[in-house]
Amino acid sequence: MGRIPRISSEDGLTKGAWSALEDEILVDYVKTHGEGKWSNLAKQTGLKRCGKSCRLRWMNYLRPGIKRGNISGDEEELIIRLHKLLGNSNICRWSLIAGRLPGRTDNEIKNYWNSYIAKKARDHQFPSTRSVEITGKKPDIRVDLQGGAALSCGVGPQLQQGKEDVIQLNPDHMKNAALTGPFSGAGLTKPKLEPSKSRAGPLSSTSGEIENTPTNFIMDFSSEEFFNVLDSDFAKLSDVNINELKNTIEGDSGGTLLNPPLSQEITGTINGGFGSSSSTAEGDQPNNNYNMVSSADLFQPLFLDSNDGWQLGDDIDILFSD
DNA sequence: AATTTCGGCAACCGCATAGGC
DNA sequence: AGCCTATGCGGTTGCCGAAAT
Repeated sequence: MGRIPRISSEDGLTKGAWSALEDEILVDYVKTHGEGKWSNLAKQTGLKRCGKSCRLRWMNYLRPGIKRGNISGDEEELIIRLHKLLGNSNICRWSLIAGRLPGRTDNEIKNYWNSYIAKKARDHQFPSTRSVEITGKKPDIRVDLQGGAALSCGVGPQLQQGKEDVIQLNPDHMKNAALTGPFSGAGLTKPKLEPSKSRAGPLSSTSGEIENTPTNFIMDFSSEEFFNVLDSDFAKLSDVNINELKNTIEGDSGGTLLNPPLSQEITGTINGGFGSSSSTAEGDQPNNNYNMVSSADLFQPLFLDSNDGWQLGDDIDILFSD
Protein backbone atom coordinates (compact mmCIF):
# COMPACT_ATOMS: atom_id res chain seq x y z
CA MET A 1 0.00 0.00 0.00
CA GLY A 2 1.26 3.40 -0.82
CA ARG A 3 3.26 5.01 -3.47
CA ILE A 4 6.15 4.04 -5.61
CA PRO A 5 9.19 5.16 -3.66
CA ARG A 6 11.88 7.42 -4.90
CA ILE A 7 10.39 9.66 -7.54
CA SER A 8 12.81 12.45 -8.32
CA SER A 9 11.25 15.81 -8.95
CA GLU A 10 12.64 18.52 -11.16
CA ASP A 11 14.25 20.33 -8.27
CA GLY A 12 16.16 17.28 -7.16
CA LEU A 13 13.90 16.53 -4.25
CA THR A 14 12.49 13.09 -3.71
CA LYS A 15 8.77 12.56 -3.83
CA GLY A 16 6.60 9.58 -3.06
CA ALA A 17 6.80 7.05 -0.31
CA TRP A 18 9.41 7.41 2.37
CA SER A 19 12.09 4.77 2.72
CA ALA A 20 13.16 3.30 6.06
CA LEU A 21 16.47 5.10 5.78
CA GLU A 22 14.78 8.44 5.26
CA ASP A 23 12.58 7.80 8.26
CA GLU A 24 15.63 6.98 10.33
CA ILE A 25 17.36 10.17 9.29
CA LEU A 26 14.30 12.21 10.09
CA VAL A 27 13.78 10.61 13.49
CA ASP A 28 17.42 11.04 14.40
CA TYR A 29 17.31 14.69 13.47
CA VAL A 30 14.20 15.39 15.51
CA LYS A 31 15.62 13.54 18.49
CA THR A 32 18.66 15.75 18.33
CA HIS A 33 17.19 19.11 17.37
CA GLY A 34 13.55 18.82 18.26
CA GLU A 35 10.56 19.58 16.08
CA GLY A 36 10.56 22.56 13.80
CA LYS A 37 13.20 23.96 11.49
CA TRP A 38 12.04 21.51 8.90
CA SER A 39 13.78 23.21 6.04
CA ASN A 40 17.06 23.07 7.92
CA LEU A 41 16.61 19.35 8.29
CA ALA A 42 17.14 18.72 4.61
CA LYS A 43 20.17 20.95 4.46
CA GLN A 44 21.84 19.47 7.49
CA THR A 45 21.09 15.83 6.87
CA GLY A 46 21.26 15.73 3.10
CA LEU A 47 17.76 14.36 3.01
CA LYS A 48 16.29 15.16 -0.39
CA ARG A 49 12.91 16.12 0.95
CA CYS A 50 11.26 19.50 1.26
CA GLY A 51 10.50 20.83 4.72
CA LYS A 52 6.80 20.39 4.30
CA SER A 53 7.25 16.76 3.40
CA CYS A 54 9.46 16.20 6.45
CA ARG A 55 6.97 17.82 8.75
CA LEU A 56 4.10 15.81 7.32
CA ARG A 57 5.98 12.55 7.67
CA TRP A 58 6.87 13.34 11.25
CA MET A 59 3.49 14.61 12.31
CA ASN A 60 1.48 11.83 10.70
CA TYR A 61 3.67 8.75 11.07
CA LEU A 62 6.91 9.07 12.96
CA ARG A 63 5.84 11.15 15.93
CA PRO A 64 5.73 9.17 19.18
CA GLY A 65 2.29 8.16 20.36
CA ILE A 66 0.72 7.92 16.94
CA LYS A 67 -2.01 5.32 16.78
CA ARG A 68 -2.47 3.46 13.56
CA GLY A 69 -5.77 2.04 12.37
CA ASN A 70 -8.45 0.30 14.42
CA ILE A 71 -10.50 3.34 15.17
CA SER A 72 -12.83 2.30 17.93
CA GLY A 73 -16.56 2.77 18.07
CA ASP A 74 -16.15 5.42 20.71
CA GLU A 75 -13.65 7.25 18.58
CA GLU A 76 -15.91 7.01 15.56
CA GLU A 77 -18.83 8.40 17.52
CA LEU A 78 -16.66 11.25 18.72
CA ILE A 79 -15.49 11.96 15.21
CA ILE A 80 -19.06 12.10 13.99
CA ARG A 81 -20.12 14.40 16.77
CA LEU A 82 -17.15 16.68 16.38
CA HIS A 83 -17.54 16.71 12.64
CA LYS A 84 -21.12 17.71 13.08
CA LEU A 85 -20.11 20.55 15.30
CA LEU A 86 -16.88 21.64 13.67
CA GLY A 87 -17.42 20.70 10.08
CA ASN A 88 -19.60 22.28 7.48
CA SER A 89 -20.33 22.22 3.80
CA ASN A 90 -17.02 23.51 2.58
CA ILE A 91 -14.37 22.82 5.14
CA CYS A 92 -13.96 20.83 8.26
CA ARG A 93 -11.56 21.51 11.08
CA TRP A 94 -9.85 18.15 11.00
CA SER A 95 -7.02 19.40 13.14
CA LEU A 96 -9.43 20.38 15.90
CA ILE A 97 -11.17 17.05 15.69
CA ALA A 98 -7.83 15.27 15.79
CA GLY A 99 -6.90 17.29 18.83
CA ARG A 100 -9.72 15.61 20.71
CA LEU A 101 -8.52 12.13 19.75
CA PRO A 102 -5.16 11.39 21.34
CA GLY A 103 -2.76 9.71 18.96
CA ARG A 104 -4.88 10.38 15.91
CA THR A 105 -3.82 12.72 13.16
CA ASP A 106 -5.94 15.05 11.13
CA ASN A 107 -4.94 13.17 8.01
CA GLU A 108 -6.04 9.85 9.40
CA ILE A 109 -9.36 11.21 10.61
CA LYS A 110 -9.93 12.92 7.32
CA ASN A 111 -9.24 9.71 5.44
CA TYR A 112 -11.38 7.73 7.85
CA TRP A 113 -14.23 10.13 7.39
CA ASN A 114 -13.99 10.09 3.64
CA SER A 115 -13.65 6.33 3.47
CA TYR A 116 -16.03 5.05 6.10
CA ILE A 117 -18.28 7.55 7.75
CA ALA A 118 -19.11 9.47 4.62
CA LYS A 119 -20.06 6.21 2.96
CA LYS A 120 -22.30 5.35 5.86
CA ALA A 121 -23.91 8.75 5.52
CA ARG A 122 -24.41 8.22 1.82
CA ASP A 123 -25.99 4.84 2.40
CA HIS A 124 -28.18 6.19 5.16
CA GLN A 125 -31.31 8.16 4.38
CA PHE A 126 -32.32 11.20 6.36
CA PRO A 127 -35.69 11.93 4.88
CA SER A 128 -36.75 14.27 7.66
CA THR A 129 -33.68 16.45 7.42
CA ARG A 130 -34.20 19.45 5.29
CA SER A 131 -31.59 22.02 4.74
CA VAL A 132 -31.70 25.64 3.98
CA GLU A 133 -28.34 26.63 2.69
CA ILE A 134 -27.06 30.10 2.26
CA THR A 135 -24.75 30.45 -0.64
CA GLY A 136 -21.61 32.36 0.02
CA LYS A 137 -17.89 32.17 0.23
CA LYS A 138 -15.93 30.65 3.03
CA PRO A 139 -17.81 29.11 5.92
CA ASP A 140 -16.23 29.05 9.31
CA ILE A 141 -18.88 27.95 11.69
CA ARG A 142 -21.92 25.84 11.25
CA VAL A 143 -24.64 25.87 13.77
CA ASP A 144 -27.50 23.53 13.24
CA LEU A 145 -30.72 24.85 14.56
CA GLN A 146 -32.87 21.86 15.23
CA GLY A 147 -36.34 22.04 16.58
CA GLY A 148 -36.31 21.02 20.18
CA ALA A 149 -32.53 20.90 20.26
CA ALA A 150 -30.21 23.78 20.89
CA LEU A 151 -32.37 26.38 19.31
CA SER A 152 -35.90 26.35 18.11
CA CYS A 153 -37.00 26.79 14.53
CA GLY A 154 -40.01 28.81 13.76
CA VAL A 155 -39.59 30.34 10.37
CA GLY A 156 -42.85 30.67 8.57
CA PRO A 157 -45.68 28.23 8.36
CA GLN A 158 -43.63 25.49 6.75
CA LEU A 159 -40.89 25.30 9.33
CA GLN A 160 -42.24 24.17 12.66
CA GLN A 161 -40.76 23.47 16.01
CA GLY A 162 -40.09 19.84 16.68
CA LYS A 163 -39.12 19.07 13.12
CA GLU A 164 -35.57 18.64 11.99
CA ASP A 165 -35.28 21.84 10.09
CA VAL A 166 -31.67 22.73 9.67
CA ILE A 167 -30.32 26.11 8.92
CA GLN A 168 -26.65 26.65 8.35
CA LEU A 169 -25.27 29.81 9.79
CA ASN A 170 -22.15 31.33 8.44
CA PRO A 171 -20.51 34.33 10.04
CA ASP A 172 -18.63 35.14 6.86
CA HIS A 173 -21.87 35.29 5.02
CA MET A 174 -23.23 37.39 7.78
CA LYS A 175 -20.19 39.52 8.37
CA ASN A 176 -22.06 42.66 7.47
CA ALA A 177 -25.27 41.50 8.98
CA ALA A 178 -23.52 40.74 12.22
CA LEU A 179 -22.74 44.37 12.70
CA THR A 180 -26.24 45.64 12.47
CA GLY A 181 -28.42 42.60 12.18
CA PRO A 182 -29.74 40.03 14.58
CA PHE A 183 -26.46 39.36 16.33
CA SER A 184 -25.74 42.99 16.95
CA GLY A 185 -26.63 42.58 20.58
CA ALA A 186 -25.14 39.16 20.88
CA GLY A 187 -21.52 40.16 20.79
CA LEU A 188 -20.90 38.53 17.44
CA THR A 189 -18.24 40.67 15.90
CA LYS A 190 -17.04 40.87 12.40
CA PRO A 191 -14.82 37.91 11.58
CA LYS A 192 -11.19 38.69 11.02
CA LEU A 193 -10.80 36.35 8.14
CA GLU A 194 -11.71 37.49 4.70
CA PRO A 195 -13.36 35.02 2.37
CA SER A 196 -10.90 32.56 0.97
CA LYS A 197 -10.34 32.68 -2.75
CA SER A 198 -9.33 29.06 -2.85
CA ARG A 199 -12.49 27.91 -1.21
CA ALA A 200 -14.79 30.29 -2.94
CA GLY A 201 -17.97 28.95 -4.33
CA PRO A 202 -21.52 28.36 -3.41
CA LEU A 203 -22.39 26.09 -0.58
CA SER A 204 -25.29 24.68 -2.46
CA SER A 205 -26.36 24.19 -5.97
CA THR A 206 -29.21 26.14 -7.38
CA SER A 207 -30.91 23.02 -8.58
CA GLY A 208 -33.34 23.02 -5.73
CA GLU A 209 -32.42 19.49 -4.75
CA ILE A 210 -32.08 18.69 -1.09
CA GLU A 211 -28.73 17.04 -0.67
CA ASN A 212 -27.90 14.53 1.99
CA THR A 213 -24.21 14.78 1.50
CA PRO A 214 -21.79 13.53 4.12
CA THR A 215 -21.31 17.03 5.37
CA ASN A 216 -25.02 17.34 5.85
CA PHE A 217 -24.93 14.23 8.00
CA ILE A 218 -27.13 15.24 10.87
CA MET A 219 -27.31 13.62 14.25
CA ASP A 220 -29.16 14.86 17.24
CA PHE A 221 -27.11 16.66 19.77
CA SER A 222 -28.29 18.19 22.94
CA SER A 223 -28.17 21.79 23.99
CA GLU A 224 -25.69 20.68 26.63
CA GLU A 225 -23.33 19.47 23.91
CA PHE A 226 -23.85 22.66 22.04
CA PHE A 227 -22.69 24.68 24.97
CA ASN A 228 -19.83 22.33 25.63
CA VAL A 229 -18.57 23.24 22.20
CA LEU A 230 -19.10 26.89 22.84
CA ASP A 231 -16.86 26.41 25.83
CA SER A 232 -14.14 24.69 23.91
CA ASP A 233 -13.12 24.43 20.29
CA PHE A 234 -15.88 26.61 19.02
CA ALA A 235 -14.27 29.58 20.62
CA LYS A 236 -11.14 29.07 18.59
CA LEU A 237 -12.92 29.37 15.31
CA SER A 238 -13.81 33.00 15.40
CA ASP A 239 -13.77 36.03 17.55
CA VAL A 240 -17.32 35.49 18.63
CA ASN A 241 -17.84 36.63 22.17
CA ILE A 242 -18.90 33.25 23.46
CA ASN A 243 -20.20 34.38 26.80
CA GLU A 244 -22.38 37.05 25.31
CA LEU A 245 -23.60 34.69 22.63
CA LYS A 246 -24.44 32.11 25.25
CA ASN A 247 -26.20 34.68 27.35
CA THR A 248 -28.16 35.79 24.36
CA ILE A 249 -29.21 32.28 23.52
CA GLU A 250 -30.08 31.65 27.12
CA GLY A 251 -32.10 34.83 27.25
CA ASP A 252 -29.92 36.84 29.59
CA SER A 253 -29.54 39.59 27.07
CA GLY A 254 -33.19 40.38 27.03
CA GLY A 255 -34.91 41.01 23.77
CA THR A 256 -31.99 42.09 21.68
CA LEU A 257 -32.76 39.45 19.13
CA LEU A 258 -36.39 40.24 18.97
CA ASN A 259 -37.34 42.69 16.29
CA PRO A 260 -33.77 43.69 15.54
CA PRO A 261 -33.22 46.55 13.15
CA LEU A 262 -33.21 45.68 9.51
CA SER A 263 -29.72 45.85 8.18
CA GLN A 264 -29.20 48.49 5.55
CA GLU A 265 -25.85 47.08 4.57
CA ILE A 266 -27.16 43.96 2.98
CA THR A 267 -28.37 43.64 -0.51
CA GLY A 268 -30.37 40.51 -0.24
CA THR A 269 -32.35 38.49 -2.67
CA ILE A 270 -34.32 35.43 -1.91
CA ASN A 271 -35.36 32.91 -4.45
CA GLY A 272 -38.73 31.82 -3.26
CA GLY A 273 -39.12 34.28 -0.47
CA PHE A 274 -39.53 33.70 3.20
CA GLY A 275 -42.48 32.86 5.29
CA SER A 276 -43.95 35.33 7.64
CA SER A 277 -42.16 35.55 10.92
CA SER A 278 -43.81 34.66 14.15
CA SER A 279 -40.86 35.74 16.15
CA THR A 280 -42.73 37.64 18.71
CA ALA A 281 -45.56 35.21 19.04
CA GLU A 282 -46.25 33.18 22.13
CA GLY A 283 -43.56 30.65 22.88
CA ASP A 284 -40.79 32.83 21.63
CA GLN A 285 -40.34 34.63 24.87
CA PRO A 286 -37.03 34.16 26.59
CA ASN A 287 -36.77 31.20 28.88
CA ASN A 288 -34.23 28.71 30.05
CA ASN A 289 -35.00 26.17 27.37
CA TYR A 290 -33.19 28.17 24.73
CA ASN A 291 -36.42 28.71 22.89
CA MET A 292 -36.11 32.42 22.83
CA VAL A 293 -34.28 32.65 19.55
CA SER A 294 -36.24 31.36 16.65
CA SER A 295 -34.63 31.06 13.29
CA ALA A 296 -37.08 33.66 12.13
CA ASP A 297 -35.50 36.03 14.61
CA LEU A 298 -32.11 35.12 13.33
CA PHE A 299 -32.71 35.33 9.64
CA GLN A 300 -35.67 37.53 8.98
CA PRO A 301 -33.66 40.72 9.44
CA LEU A 302 -31.19 39.53 6.83
CA PHE A 303 -33.76 39.71 4.13
CA LEU A 304 -34.93 42.85 2.51
CA ASP A 305 -37.78 41.16 0.79
CA SER A 306 -40.02 38.27 1.60
CA ASN A 307 -43.17 36.59 0.48
CA ASP A 308 -45.25 33.62 1.40
CA GLY A 309 -44.11 31.39 -1.41
CA TRP A 310 -41.17 29.88 0.32
CA GLN A 311 -41.00 26.10 0.39
CA LEU A 312 -38.86 23.63 2.23
CA GLY A 313 -35.81 22.74 0.22
CA ASP A 314 -35.83 25.92 -1.77
CA ASP A 315 -32.46 27.45 -2.31
CA ILE A 316 -31.92 30.85 -0.91
CA ASP A 317 -29.29 33.05 -2.45
CA ILE A 318 -28.18 35.96 -0.37
CA LEU A 319 -25.86 38.52 -1.84
CA PHE A 320 -23.89 40.51 0.63
CA SER A 321 -22.25 43.78 -0.12
CA ASP A 322 -18.64 43.70 0.93
C1' DA B 1 -6.27 -16.78 -14.96
C1' DA B 2 -6.63 -12.26 -16.70
C1' DT B 3 -8.72 -7.93 -16.54
C1' DT B 4 -11.35 -4.27 -14.54
C1' DT B 5 -13.19 -1.76 -10.79
C1' DC B 6 -13.14 -0.13 -6.25
C1' DG B 7 -11.49 1.15 -1.66
C1' DG B 8 -7.89 2.67 1.41
C1' DC B 9 -4.52 5.74 2.45
C1' DA B 10 0.10 8.05 2.08
C1' DA B 11 1.67 11.94 0.15
C1' DC B 12 1.38 16.14 -2.54
C1' DC B 13 -0.40 20.71 -3.63
C1' DG B 14 -2.15 25.19 -2.90
C1' DC B 15 -3.46 28.55 0.15
C1' DA B 16 -3.53 31.01 4.63
C1' DT B 17 -1.21 32.62 8.47
C1' DA B 18 2.54 33.94 11.58
C1' DG B 19 6.76 35.83 12.39
C1' DG B 20 11.05 38.01 11.23
C1' DC B 21 13.45 41.55 8.84
C1' DA C 1 4.03 48.84 5.88
C1' DG C 2 5.59 45.51 2.87
C1' DC C 3 8.15 41.54 1.63
C1' DC C 4 9.95 37.00 2.43
C1' DT C 5 10.19 32.58 4.58
C1' DA C 6 8.53 28.89 7.39
C1' DT C 7 4.86 26.45 9.04
C1' DG C 8 0.16 24.67 9.32
C1' DC C 9 -4.08 23.13 7.35
C1' DG C 10 -7.47 21.09 4.28
C1' DG C 11 -8.48 19.25 -0.27
C1' DT C 12 -7.00 16.33 -3.79
C1' DT C 13 -4.25 13.01 -6.18
C1' DG C 14 -2.65 8.71 -7.45
C1' DC C 15 -0.69 4.17 -6.27
C1' DC C 16 -1.46 -0.38 -4.53
C1' DG C 17 -3.99 -4.37 -3.18
C1' DA C 18 -8.41 -6.57 -2.86
C1' DA C 19 -12.65 -7.69 -4.76
C1' DA C 20 -15.53 -8.35 -8.57
C1' DT C 21 -16.30 -9.78 -13.22
